[in-house]
Amino acid sequence: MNDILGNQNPLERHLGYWMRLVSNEVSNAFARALADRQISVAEWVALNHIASRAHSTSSAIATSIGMTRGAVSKILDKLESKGLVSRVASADDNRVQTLSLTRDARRLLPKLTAIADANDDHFFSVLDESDRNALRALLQKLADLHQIRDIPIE
Amino acid sequence: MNDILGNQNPLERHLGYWMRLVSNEVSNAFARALADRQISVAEWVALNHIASRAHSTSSAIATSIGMTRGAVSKILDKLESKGLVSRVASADDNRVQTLSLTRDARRLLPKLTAIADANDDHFFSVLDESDRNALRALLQKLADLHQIRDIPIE
DNA sequence: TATTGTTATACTCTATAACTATA
DNA sequence: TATAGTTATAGAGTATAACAATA
Repeated sequence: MNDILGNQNPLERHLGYWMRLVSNEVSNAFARALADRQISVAEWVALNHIASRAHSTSSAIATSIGMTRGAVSKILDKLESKGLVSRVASADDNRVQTLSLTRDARRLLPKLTAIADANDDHFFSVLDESDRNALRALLQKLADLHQIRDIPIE
Repeated sequence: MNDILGNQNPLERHLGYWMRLVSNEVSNAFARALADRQISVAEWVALNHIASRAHSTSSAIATSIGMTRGAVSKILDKLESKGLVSRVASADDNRVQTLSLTRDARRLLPKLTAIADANDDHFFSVLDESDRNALRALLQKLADLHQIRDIPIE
């Protein structure tokens, strides 16, 4: 249906338009699902960052997701106030705070991962496996060729 | 490089992650290019809406891009203050305002279109034509199957 | 001097909902 | 009553830049 007019609409000529259209749908659905648990996408990304490495720090997260240290500080404030993250001054360097997940967060994270899996599955299972593989290959190729690094938040 | 670890990162397992990563890169680059002309993406979409139909109205734009009438009203305020859009009360129904582009806007729009074309080209020309066609087909298939309608702004 | 992290401030974007005026 | 559009208000999210503590 979308191309029944031959993409006459000037916007629809662009691949970037279709990328955005589809990407927004998946991401917004995920953001809504997370919001039911009072978690923002930025918080979800931060939790994953902390979970997946031994000594996560505020600066490392900022670099990784391409946000300022100030913004990350606020995200960590929220996670701490929800009892999900604790900040402990590093023994090596007193300026540095080592971040870790609380017991509650370790219990919560698998549920959030299940939500993410379900969201992705719901959206992409309408394609067969070869289409999904083709899409993944094309997206990774673009990411590689343009050397995209920041983990997407928005 | 991105999959050298076999996508061990829990986020990277999701196709939605790669969609977002790539989509943000294209969209942010476009937003920055528009910003050089003091135009937001929402304004660009509104300008195109008005340009591509005879009697565009505020409500129609709101429906089309999935924003509230209040938000669209502000976007039109900005476009009007920039001398790009004029609002004229409809003869048929005095509640309705017919929107039209000013002479300045008609001069500007082709330049903005060129910026959009260049941005899309820069990003996707790293793929060969068959890859681009495949990507377009996959994205349109997803948009069709999920009946996505709103023109993406964010 | 440089770096880690926090904070004060401001800005952009958008929603909600009350409002005016027409119909 | 319903609709088109505006406006007042509020909230989320993020950047900038100054700051304190530490290296």
